Amino acid sequence: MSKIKETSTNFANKQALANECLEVYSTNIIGGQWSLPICYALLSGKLRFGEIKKVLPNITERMLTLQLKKLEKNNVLTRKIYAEVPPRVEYELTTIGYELKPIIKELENWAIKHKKIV
Amino acid sequence: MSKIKETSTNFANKQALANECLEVYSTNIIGGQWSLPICYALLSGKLRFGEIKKVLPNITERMLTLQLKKLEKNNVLTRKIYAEVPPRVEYELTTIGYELKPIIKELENWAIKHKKIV
DNA sequence: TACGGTACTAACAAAAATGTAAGTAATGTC
DNA sequence: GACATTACTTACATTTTTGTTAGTACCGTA
Repeated sequence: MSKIKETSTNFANKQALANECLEVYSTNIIGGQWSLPICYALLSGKLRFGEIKKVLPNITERMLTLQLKKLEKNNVLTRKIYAEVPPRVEYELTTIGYELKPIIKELENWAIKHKKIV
Repeated sequence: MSKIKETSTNFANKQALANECLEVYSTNIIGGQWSLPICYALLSGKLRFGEIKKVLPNITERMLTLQLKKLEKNNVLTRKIYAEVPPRVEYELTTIGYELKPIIKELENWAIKHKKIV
């Protein structure tokens, strides 16, 4: 989410591909390095910022923030802020967010099969 | 496939994630910008280098080469060279390559659902 | 008044992915 | 001998993604 250059070839290619290939439309949304792990963690219910961090100990706060923002912008999850001090923010998958489950399932299945042959 | 730095934090993170999250194991393999479109094209049967290029008019020869190499290295497809001039090279999905189909299917399903809500 | 806790933000740096432009080999055809 | 064809390779440039480090605001508690 460092701002992207909307005049670049890469940007144009991504757009064009997403229009023609539905798979790419999806991977453009859930394709970041940490997106799927975050969604996976949230599949079992809403979590606070710090709780997600605990589940993914290697993620930096910056990356977590960026990916959460992107996912929120794409309606994959919602952000709920409580007016407390210290702050409390809860992240929860939307309906369509929960529907990532079959994708994750198939990715897992494939990984298992693939590991067998390597 | 510009050579990656095996001492980088990013490299370590990818490894660790792939070990803990099967989804990431898979996306590390099929995650490039052009990987899924290439595999999609090959789902209907083997194709020559130039034929893939026709299906994906915006891909550069460099990217196509790189992604094909990566996919081959990961046993997703095979490369068959014919000793002819001009050269002829055919790419074909392996068994596990063909098994990407359900993943692609679910990604497509999700894209359709997602488009409805946006 | 200093400190802890939470969820961030900002400036900068490094790495990774992608794109651009040009060139190569081999051989058959004109 | 020049040219076309095919599947690449190479050197370099740009863009995108990810990582590093150091902050910030708020308020209750010691």
